[in-house]
Amino acid sequence: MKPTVHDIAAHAGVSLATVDRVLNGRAGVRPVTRQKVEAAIEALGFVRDVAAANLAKGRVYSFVFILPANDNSFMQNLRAEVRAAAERGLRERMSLATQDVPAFDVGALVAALERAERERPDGVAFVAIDAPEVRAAADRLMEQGIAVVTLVSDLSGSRRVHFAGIDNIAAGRTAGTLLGRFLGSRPGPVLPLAGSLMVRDHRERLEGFGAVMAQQFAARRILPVREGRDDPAETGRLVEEALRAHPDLAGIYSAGAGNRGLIRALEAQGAGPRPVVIVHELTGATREALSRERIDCVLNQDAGHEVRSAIRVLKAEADGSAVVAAQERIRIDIFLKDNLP
Amino acid sequence: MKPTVHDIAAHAGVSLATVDRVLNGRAGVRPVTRQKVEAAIEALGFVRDVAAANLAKGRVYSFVFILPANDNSFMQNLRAEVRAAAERGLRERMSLATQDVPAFDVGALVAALERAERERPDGVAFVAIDAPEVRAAADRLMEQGIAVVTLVSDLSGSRRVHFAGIDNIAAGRTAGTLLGRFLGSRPGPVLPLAGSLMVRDHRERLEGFGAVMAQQFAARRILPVREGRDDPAETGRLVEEALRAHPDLAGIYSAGAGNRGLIRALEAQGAGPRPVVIVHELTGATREALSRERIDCVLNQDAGHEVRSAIRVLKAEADGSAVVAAQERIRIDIFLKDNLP
DNA sequence: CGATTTCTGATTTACGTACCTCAGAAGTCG
DNA sequence: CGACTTCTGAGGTACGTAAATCAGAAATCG
Repeated sequence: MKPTVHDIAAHAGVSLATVDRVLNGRAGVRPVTRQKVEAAIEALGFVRDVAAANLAKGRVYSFVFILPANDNSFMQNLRAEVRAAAERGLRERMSLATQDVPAFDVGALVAALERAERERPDGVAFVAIDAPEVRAAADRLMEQGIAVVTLVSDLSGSRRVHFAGIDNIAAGRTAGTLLGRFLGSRPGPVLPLAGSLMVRDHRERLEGFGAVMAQQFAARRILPVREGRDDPAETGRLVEEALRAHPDLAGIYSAGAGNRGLIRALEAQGAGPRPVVIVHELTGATREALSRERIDCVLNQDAGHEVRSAIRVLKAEADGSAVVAAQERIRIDIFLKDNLP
Repeated sequence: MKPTVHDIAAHAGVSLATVDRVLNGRAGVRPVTRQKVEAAIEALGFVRDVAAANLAKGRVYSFVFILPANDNSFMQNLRAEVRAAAERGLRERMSLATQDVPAFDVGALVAALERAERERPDGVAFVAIDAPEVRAAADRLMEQGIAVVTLVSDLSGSRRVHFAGIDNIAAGRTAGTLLGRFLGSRPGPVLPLAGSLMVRDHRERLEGFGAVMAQQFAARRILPVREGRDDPAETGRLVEEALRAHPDLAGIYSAGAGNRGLIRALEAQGAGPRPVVIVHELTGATREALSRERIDCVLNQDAGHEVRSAIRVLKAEADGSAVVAAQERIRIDIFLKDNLP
């Protein structure tokens, strides 16, 4: 049978109250007595029953998620995952509130963080914009004892406890290696695409991509990066333009969103071998394109895992327990036609 | 505030005992009354507090893990993950027992399953050997109301509730596509290696691999599969032999373990370009070989995820709740030098 | 040394649910 | 209609921990 606080009290020859004080680090226990209790805990192998403790505390974890009101598939999916988690959270004395803010709007994000601060939740998770004002607002939350976790896009130099997202430099490097090796000796230039170079994740991906291309595939000509603003129409236009200007275009790496346009442009392409294409985020469109061999590889971050990881970290932070580090590393999923889920 | 059973009782105008009878499906409630209670539950959005419920029930989940006493890195890692989970489990009223059985021994595995059956745990997880006797033993457990989950290697045709492992055919196909594309137009044959073709996962991997090679890279010559019994020395010998017999060997796909031997043989290889190499399972040896560019790609299954997934599924099964299906799909991790964790 | 403050221990209540007992109400049957 | 069964309500205890209250012990101070 698992030992309880009563067993500890009996074994240490003290009262329940004293055990409680030791367990919860409250004052009013002589060092000698404290040691007796700690010895008993050690001897009996006592571990606190979190369920009972939370029940007694009447604790409800309250977390706020701040998400950009962006309508691309990935963000829609992310929001859906937060909703799903909120529903499951009810069962486990956890309440998740969501705030939507305009995308790429520093002022709005800071305002949302300040609003969250006033509600005094146990933790806040948000998709960061990498700006000093945002960093300041996040650090203010941390000072208030509110745990802060960044989601999908990180905030450099801040004191946030965790970043629930992928290593975008590694993702870009991976894309570079795969594209370079898939191309082999096939001649022709490569087109890098981004949503915007103002966003940290896109910038980092292209950075990693560029580094690998320069280092491992130096002979390959890399065209200047084009920015499609994560917009399908604009992205499609850019691809059509590139195909026209470079009939021998050998590869495309799309680090941002708006891939529906890219795929449409590829389908409209006439004869000749199509370029090798690597994109990010598994959505309805990219999944279909991959299975129909219109593109070659999709790098993906699992929004569900990111949300669940953020919650686990916030919860662990709230009750000062440890997390399984390996479980919280968000992996770069690499999907080929062959391992589509 | 979250509604409690008391609120439901008040709202439905019945007593607490009646609400309890409805919630726990006990007899002694008229259909009319039952409906009133259910309406109140619906109206107030009541969700049972699992922590309090488990506390009241004094429930302790008991699970048994049956693991092969195999000393390769992957299995060592798997055992370590189970131990770690057991330790964390203490906190959450869950007890994990472990049984070690000789590897590849059907009789021993069946005996272990029968031993587990006698202990009447809530669930059993085990690394299956795909044999009729094992299937029968597993189904017997299921009939006793003990949830059964297969781990790493599946059991065909059984009634197990879940398989916590990767899709090995897809893994093999992925390896095929990567190897074929990495090779490009480079001439030379490819050597497939396995631990043993008697094991289902290895067989399936080679099956997927062979299918893709035949379909997408028909011109490529595939040598006959060699079996290294997951033994480094034997595997090394096979590779040396192949390198001698085929100086133009272009690629190696190792679907099993014992990759230390493979790596040693590659390092001993003289001049000339080394073959493109894809192996399974990220271990100390394969990680180092990958980062030193002795091999090109590692396909991996995350043992920690598999163990945690198995536990989540067993627990959900034990209290009749649902799991997040997407969370329980074990992914095929693809590691290049660039995205090593 | 007595008064005060600081520690320490014992006891009790509460958290939300499960489950038990018992009494009495409502319904069913002959 | 009475005897019977089936429902239902009231009330209690239990689970393991948290936290409050109060009383008594020890230490500190003037």
